[in-house]
Amino acid sequence: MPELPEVESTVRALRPRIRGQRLLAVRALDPVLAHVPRAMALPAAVQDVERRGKYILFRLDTVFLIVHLRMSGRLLWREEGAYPPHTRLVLEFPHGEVLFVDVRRLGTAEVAREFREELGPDALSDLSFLPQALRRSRAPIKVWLLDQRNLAGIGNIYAAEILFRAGIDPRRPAHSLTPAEVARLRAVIPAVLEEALAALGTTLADAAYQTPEGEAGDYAPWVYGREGLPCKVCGTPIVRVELGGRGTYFCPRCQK
DNA sequence: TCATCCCTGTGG
DNA sequence: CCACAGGGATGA
Repeated sequence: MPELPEVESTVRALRPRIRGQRLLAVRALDPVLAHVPRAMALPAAVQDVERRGKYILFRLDTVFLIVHLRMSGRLLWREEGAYPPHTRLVLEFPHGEVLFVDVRRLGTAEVAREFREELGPDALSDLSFLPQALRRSRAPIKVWLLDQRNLAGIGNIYAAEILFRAGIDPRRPAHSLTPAEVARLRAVIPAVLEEALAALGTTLADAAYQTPEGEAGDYAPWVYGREGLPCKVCGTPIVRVELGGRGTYFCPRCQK
């Protein structure tokens, strides 16, 4: 799921439910997460729920519980009922539970006194540094966008969507972008992410991302996952190539 | 900067 | 059965 729009949607749904509430207990249903409850002094009040890039931070009295959903993780809010398959961690509150569900078990949960990850500026923050930063990189622009040390929050889907909307070929070296292209990119990054956020993110057929309330995201990609299908703008078949080891989709006519 | 690996499920 | 999947750490 989980790029900025999905993670932010998750945080926004959870925050009003648990901010200020007492976390009573944490149960690890997956042995590899057994360290989590052991590292926490409970009960503890949740001061806030925050997003840093694609990380979710539960700010407790003295520590952070830091969750990364990776490929298949999601956080669900439950007031009653059985746990879904692949539930790994349960956070118990007086009025309900947060479930960390993760089919592929690549997601992580850590307890730490502070958040120490090398993340670049958030993709929804001020992007005025973009021209200077891009000038210094020979990486393909799509690979640059995916590197969380450059910009935090963009993943494979939205990198493709952003470059489509900016009309830029994902293979172009970052430093080769013209000032006009950089300006387009700067405008399109928040536009695409906000649009996806308004739709509660993207839910693809095979990966059941959902918000904590169980809703699917409605964002419909223009190019991601559409190899061979006609471009929604010009009808040219969407092309898939591999960049930085991951599938990369673009329209060879709209993106130069 | 790139390949490899983590893990499991699904679709071709 | 194999390829592939939205992420990221690691080691060469």
